Amino acid sequence: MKDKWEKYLPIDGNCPVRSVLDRLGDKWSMLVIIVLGEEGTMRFNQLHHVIGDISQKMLTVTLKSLEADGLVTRKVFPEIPPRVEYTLTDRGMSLLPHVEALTKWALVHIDGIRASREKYMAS
Amino acid sequence: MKDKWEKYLPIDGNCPVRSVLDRLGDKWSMLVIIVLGEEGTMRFNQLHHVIGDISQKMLTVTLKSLEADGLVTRKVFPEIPPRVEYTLTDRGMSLLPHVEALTKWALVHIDGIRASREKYMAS
DNA sequence: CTGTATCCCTAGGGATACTG
DNA sequence: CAGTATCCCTAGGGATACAG
Repeated sequence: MKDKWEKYLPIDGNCPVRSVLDRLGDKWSMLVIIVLGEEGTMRFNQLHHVIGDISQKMLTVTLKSLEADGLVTRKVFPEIPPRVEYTLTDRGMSLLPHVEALTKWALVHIDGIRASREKYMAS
Repeated sequence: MKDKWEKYLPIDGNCPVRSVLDRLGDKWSMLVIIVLGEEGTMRFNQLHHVIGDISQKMLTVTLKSLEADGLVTRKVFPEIPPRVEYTLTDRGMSLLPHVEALTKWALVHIDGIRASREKYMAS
């Protein structure tokens, strides 16, 4: 018997809602995508400096997973000292407007949200 | 000296990118928003059944935080047995299209992403 | 410069039992 | 029905040191 709600369930791990959240819901992925989207190609240390409070480890991990998913390309220049440039792929670019829409929404609503939160705490 | 990158930094906790991720980046918030958005007002146990694999604790926690942020309203009917209905607020509704855009993006790209991921693993 | 390799620690979240 | 209240446990992620 089919369940009419199955589209919300993680059957076969195919729920699109969750697949996107597992990818972008971590601490840094969206931020890296936004920075690369707005600033264009960047080097590892440039990203590190721009984001500021990300650890080297997490920047590496985040870039690797974005690269694995084909959202970011990694280009190594065999120089000394080494240079590595990261760029958003077309797939990554296609995600950008949606992420930016979300951040714009946040900008518009953050004050109201904070106000709601305080009222809720007080009650 | 002003830093031209400060818009990406969490100065005063005001980075809009992060404020949205901290809110929606948890395991269940977006899913609850989508379900309430598509199905309309629902009772606690209805949500619990529809989502299926969320624990009672996490559903409570998630709904509370969404309520605190003014994304969801909680209406209690003083009956026995008790009935509680959850509905998306206007603010919650305004977020819905962006969340749905993200899930549509995921639907379109998930196959390609999975393919990229396998190629990456193999290399 | 661009990363690995460890160690470590907290907080998110699951399971279970209990309550009005 | 609609939640609390605990306990517990893992995985995300920070700090630090080292390497090509």
